[in-house]
Amino acid sequence: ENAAIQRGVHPKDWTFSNIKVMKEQFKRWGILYDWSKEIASCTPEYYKWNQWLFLRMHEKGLAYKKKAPVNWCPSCRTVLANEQVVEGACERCGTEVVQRDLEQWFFRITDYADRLLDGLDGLTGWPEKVKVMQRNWIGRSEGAEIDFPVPSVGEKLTVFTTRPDTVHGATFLVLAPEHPLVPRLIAGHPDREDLEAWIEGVRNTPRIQREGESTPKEGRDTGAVAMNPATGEEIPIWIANYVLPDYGTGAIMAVPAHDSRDLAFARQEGLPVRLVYHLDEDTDPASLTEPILHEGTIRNAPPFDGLVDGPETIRRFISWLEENGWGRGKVTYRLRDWLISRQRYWGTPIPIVYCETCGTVPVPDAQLPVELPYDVEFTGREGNPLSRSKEFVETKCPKCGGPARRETDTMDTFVDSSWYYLRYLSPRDSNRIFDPELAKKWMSVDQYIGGIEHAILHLLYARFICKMLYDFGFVTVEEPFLNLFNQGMITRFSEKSGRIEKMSKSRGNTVSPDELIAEMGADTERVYTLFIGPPEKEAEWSDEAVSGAYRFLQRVWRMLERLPEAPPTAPADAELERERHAAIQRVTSSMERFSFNTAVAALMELSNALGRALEEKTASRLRCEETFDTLVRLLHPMAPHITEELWERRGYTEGLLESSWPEFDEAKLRRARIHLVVQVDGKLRDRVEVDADADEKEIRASVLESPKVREHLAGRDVAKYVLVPGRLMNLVTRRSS
RNA sequence: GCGAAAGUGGCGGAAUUGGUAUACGCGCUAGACUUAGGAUCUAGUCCCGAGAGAUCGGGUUGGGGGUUCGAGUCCCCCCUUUCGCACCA
Repeated sequence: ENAAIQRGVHPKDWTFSNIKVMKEQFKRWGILYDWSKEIASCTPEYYKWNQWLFLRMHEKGLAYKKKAPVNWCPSCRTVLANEQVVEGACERCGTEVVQRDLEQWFFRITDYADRLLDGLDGLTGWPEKVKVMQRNWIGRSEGAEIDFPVPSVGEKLTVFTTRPDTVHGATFLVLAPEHPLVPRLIAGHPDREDLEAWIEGVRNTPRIQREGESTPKEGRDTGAVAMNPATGEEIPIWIANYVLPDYGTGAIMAVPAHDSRDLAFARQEGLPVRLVYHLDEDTDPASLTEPILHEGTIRNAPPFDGLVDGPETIRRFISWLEENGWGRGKVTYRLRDWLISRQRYWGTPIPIVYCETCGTVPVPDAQLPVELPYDVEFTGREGNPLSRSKEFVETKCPKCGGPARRETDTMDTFVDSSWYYLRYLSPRDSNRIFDPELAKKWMSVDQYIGGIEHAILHLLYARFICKMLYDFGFVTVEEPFLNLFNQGMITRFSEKSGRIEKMSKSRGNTVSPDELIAEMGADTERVYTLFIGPPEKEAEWSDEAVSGAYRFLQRVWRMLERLPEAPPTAPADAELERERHAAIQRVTSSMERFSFNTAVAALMELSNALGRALEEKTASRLRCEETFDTLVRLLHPMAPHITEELWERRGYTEGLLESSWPEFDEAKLRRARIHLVVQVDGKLRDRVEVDADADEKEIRASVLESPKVREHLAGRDVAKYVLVPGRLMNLVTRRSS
């Protein structure tokens, strides 16, 4: 939408013209898709089902609206989900994100936190890295909530801790400046205005800066006190910048003796330190410089004296807190609900109507899709263009028929992409979101390929929606993608920055596919891209190296004309035949492992072998032709254009795409006589030629005949013969007695 | 700081299971054909030493140790790089 506004084009026209251009590029590259199954998520035929899904979620309370502090990108002029904020900046445009209090629509992904976490264990076909990233993002942590009564306001302050077993050592509480109880706690503070100004200052500090590692800890005493339920003592309540408002309860109990951050803060502010776990020697809390973590024995905390640090001790504390009504066991997550509202035009309208009498009313299924109006004014000003469209906003309440206005927020585009793979099953079905019978037959997706940038965005959302569809009974599997492959990025030197960077239009370091195709052909680009390196690794584009792929294809092309030069009969036929079978084996297994760079290398070797045979006239014409045909067939997936042409010129009428993949014969890979490497004490000394089926006795005999081996055996006896069949023989020696 | 992955020629990279390290390509060097060549072909190209030479000897997969007849590959320690997370209580 922003790109379209910049160019003075309607987003719809911009999108469809891009689709047209990219389809043409795909076709020029010879990329094969079943275009009859093509879908575009921005068409009403597709987004109708986003709306339908939203309504099912709304019915079950999984889609809801709430007022909350949210991430706002000033450049995109919309709110963003937590997942779309990377290091404090907008994932799309890099602009620093600010916080705003707004009423927004959310998907209740947190209901699925445990299942999203547990499901990862079964995904053996996923890179460990992606699973770790998702685990960290979900951020499950077990502990307890503990209530600290605050007499001055007549309420309890609840904190979350993973270490309820250290509650006796809590010598003060710390609140985030955003904590709702703060205004009442500081109401009677002598320097209230000063304190409020400081709080306001912290709240207005950008998150990225406030949470930076070099940011010093800063805090203020509220003057209010709370009672530690474990000890009955009154402890001060502080406010500090290092306590996060949106994790746990936004309040912590500080246990300086057993937490490094609390200890640092206590030392800085001169707050007391109290030991729960003691080491063998008498530790003076006043001189403690490092917190005692995961060691020691409890003292002075009856009835727990003598217990040692561990999960069992923690469980006993939780039961004790629960029995006394002071707290309860609690699991906390870092994961937040998915904010799906966007204040943009170009998205799926949220199918909700606001009626003066009936309130929030979902649009009935029969009225779907709620279509985007085309005729909308794009001014580039703040506010959704949709909200300025009378035609769209003004409607009738589906319940009472009275005047009502439509919700103008549209859905995050990640909603579209979280289930699109299911739509491929029945892309034209106008009655259902997808065919559950086909889903049962085809799901899960066997192989998914995508960049690492989707590790916790698309892939988490798609897993969530799949689990939800499972609960709705629409799919029979809980995980959408069995195997995940993360391809690496292509990088290239950027004139702009003088560095090697990810290839992208905005960095101005792209290679124009059209120019390259015009100059060296689509097949050159394809072969080079495959040959550049392992596909999971990042790779630097090299204009010089492209010519290697070009030369290779040229050589193959010219070889066709050289075939008639081969003699009718020749002595080394078996050798070329062996090379042919070896190539089939290597290319096939390389392709199966996604090791395309070695598949290309194997083809180059076969081409070199055939070239040598033609040059030296060591193979018969029939053999050379057969080898050439195999080369063409193996090369076909990588270079479809040139190989189809060669295939036709070879006189075949059936297209290569229809012909079967070559098979290799294990027996043809064996040689009658083999070169055996001979080592003496692990050092390579000679190679001897022996019959492939020679027994160890014969091999020993020929090895001992080698003059080089004899030379190295001078003055030594052979203690042991190690034979690796088909590969080598190692003679282990000792000095002659 | 925590977690993960990875370190192999001038460069991109090979080496499914412990068994000839450096395949294949780029680049470079020399030569051929050429008015010319960013075209094509041929030969060479890890390092050190000896030799006119084919060759011969030694060394080498970030560093150090270990297991093994044998280690780029397995184990331990260290170094470096990249990525992810990072005041998550």
